Amino acid sequence: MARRVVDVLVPVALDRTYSYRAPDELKLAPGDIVCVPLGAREATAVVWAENPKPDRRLDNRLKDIEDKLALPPLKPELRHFVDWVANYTVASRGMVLRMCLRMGEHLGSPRARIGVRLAGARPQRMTAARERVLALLADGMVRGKSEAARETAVSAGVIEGLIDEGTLETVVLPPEPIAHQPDPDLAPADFTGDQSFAAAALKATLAQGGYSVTLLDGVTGSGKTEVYFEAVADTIRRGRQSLILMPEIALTAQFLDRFAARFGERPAEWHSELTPRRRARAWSAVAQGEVSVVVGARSALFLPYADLGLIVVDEEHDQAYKQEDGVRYHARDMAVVRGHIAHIPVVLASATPSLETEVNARRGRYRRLALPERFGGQSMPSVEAIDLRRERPPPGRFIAPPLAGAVKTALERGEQALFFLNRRGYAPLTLCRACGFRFSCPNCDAWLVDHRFRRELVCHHCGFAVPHPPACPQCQAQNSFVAVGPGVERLEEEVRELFPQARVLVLSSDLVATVERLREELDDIAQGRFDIVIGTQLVAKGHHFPKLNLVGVVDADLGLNNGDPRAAERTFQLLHQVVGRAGRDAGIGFGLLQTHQPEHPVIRALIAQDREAFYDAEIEARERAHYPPFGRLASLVVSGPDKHDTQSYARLLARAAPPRDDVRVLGPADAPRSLVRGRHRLRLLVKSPRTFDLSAYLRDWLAAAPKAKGSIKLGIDVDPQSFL
DNA sequence: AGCACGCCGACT
DNA sequence: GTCGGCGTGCTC
Repeated sequence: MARRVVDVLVPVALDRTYSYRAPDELKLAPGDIVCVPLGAREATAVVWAENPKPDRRLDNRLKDIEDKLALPPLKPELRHFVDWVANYTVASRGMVLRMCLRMGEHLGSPRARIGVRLAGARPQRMTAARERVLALLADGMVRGKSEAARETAVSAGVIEGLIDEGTLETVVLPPEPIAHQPDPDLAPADFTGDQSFAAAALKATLAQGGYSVTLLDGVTGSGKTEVYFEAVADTIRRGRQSLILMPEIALTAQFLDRFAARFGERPAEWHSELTPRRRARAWSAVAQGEVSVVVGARSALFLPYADLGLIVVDEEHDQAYKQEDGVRYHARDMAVVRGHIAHIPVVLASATPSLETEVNARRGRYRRLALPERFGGQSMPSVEAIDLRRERPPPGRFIAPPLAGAVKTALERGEQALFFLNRRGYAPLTLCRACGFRFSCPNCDAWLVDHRFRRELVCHHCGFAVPHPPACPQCQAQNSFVAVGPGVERLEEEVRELFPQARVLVLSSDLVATVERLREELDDIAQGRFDIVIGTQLVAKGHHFPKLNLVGVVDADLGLNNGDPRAAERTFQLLHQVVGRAGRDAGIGFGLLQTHQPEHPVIRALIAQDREAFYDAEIEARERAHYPPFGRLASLVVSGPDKHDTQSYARLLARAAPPRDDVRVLGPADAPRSLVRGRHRLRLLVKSPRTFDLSAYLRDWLAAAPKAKGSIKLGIDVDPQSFL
């Protein structure tokens, strides 16, 4: 009789499953996690389907499944999710499965934990340290070795000494659970009107069950976290698991403390910095249902939850949700997909929702729960623009007199000031000094970037290029063009000249050595050890600086003109956040935006504190340009060490695109970072209607197109978020 | 993604 | 004469 054959998905860059013989004694079923031989090595893989009529030609190549791991099988929900994500992102299913199996190689070998308890007579020689240990253990209970040492403030040596004397004996303890059961009723928050309404609405959604998406739309400090904690509490009461996704877990120690204050225990954490052992334990605790709340970075979305009942995406607009290498997925969007497949509610929380989410809320696809008020009655900072066309900084300088004056006043009052400039490199931009005109692309909704070497103005979006014209096309002024673009380090020189007495700190991600060091520096600022901070977007994220009342945005236009269709949205979110750093504690917060276009919808909305006006304008602009969410985009980046070969392949690829009336293929053009680690990069951009199956189109295209040869690589990004 | 098999430079 | 550089191609 022929052996039974099953199809197995292996966690390598393969889209198809491989067939293996299934020994009867393993009693295999789809979802089972198995160990299979793969080439010269062994792989942990997953049975994907029964294969009743295996390909005859494979008969003599079929290998046996070696073993079944003692772990719960991947549920149909998760397998369906893997297939869906792979199909959507045009990645191989094997690589998506790999994200689910990121458990390290330490499964099933928990390190023994040693405990101690009182066993024999008091030691001959008594010391104060020994006395404390004996007092702690006088009740005869077992305590972990290191806990006993920590609680009595003695060194491990003291405990060892007492064991040697026979006073204490050692016991093998079961491993510490990855997280203790949180108590949903420990410390419910005291809610005001809007909050209690929102919390009740969320609970009702949970009680109703099934898939839904709710936008928790609240200004910073409005208590969004406490509100969704109530949904988490309800999910715990139902005995189901909750996932809270966060953009950057490494910086959220204070979030874990807040969770512990509400639920009595810290949640399980999942992020890239877990040690292999902790990772393996967390993975299997999640799979066994031993953990009821996971707080994690985007990869936590691919964990094998035993019974997932709720997904919360905090700061849903944050760019960090987009994975930019390997399988390129957006964790917020995929969270909604997983919620849909698992029939569970999804909560998106933000003070400045992404445009996609805002449109979905406006159209009623997502339910909106609004929290419009700050909790402690503190008001949002007032914001004014400095029109750089009138108030010019000195030649070659970037700080206009009104901003310098405001900083001077703040310093005299003993307050801190922040210069915000979101630029590390030199990214030139060409404008007419006389009229403010800026060059824009005729094919794209994007500015042209000055390329001095090529002596051209180039669109980073579609490849369009023109030589420098002799005069301004708008006002005909001659020699009026100026390339602008300070970096934070250049700004520092200017600040030190203007304020020689001030203690200045520059914060920029390329200057930060470690997360630890960054925390120290942020703490130094909070403690008032600096007068002036110059920072990139690093300083925008939820840090609390009590003495900071003035925020000066050096170039509020910067993010608006980088050729990215999401530029306006990003800038609005970023500037809203960074200005929100001012006046959090006491005093009156004040934001000054240096701009060449004070009439721009983003700037106007920030000044008027009119978020709706911004969304109205941006939604209209996106709709007109058929940009997301009113059209779809995909980016194909071709990279290689040789510029010529890379270009040839990119052109070949572009020519192979299946022609369609409703799909436009732009490029190849130099990618915005056209040389990265010795590799030249060219980009193709695909635009399609909103309802078009872009993933299928890309698959067909790539199947028929010549394959990338040698060291030339092709990266595919469906729904690209960043063009940089 | 691994890992082996492949063909050209400095060594026991 | 061998060891080893990492380019290309396969893994049921």
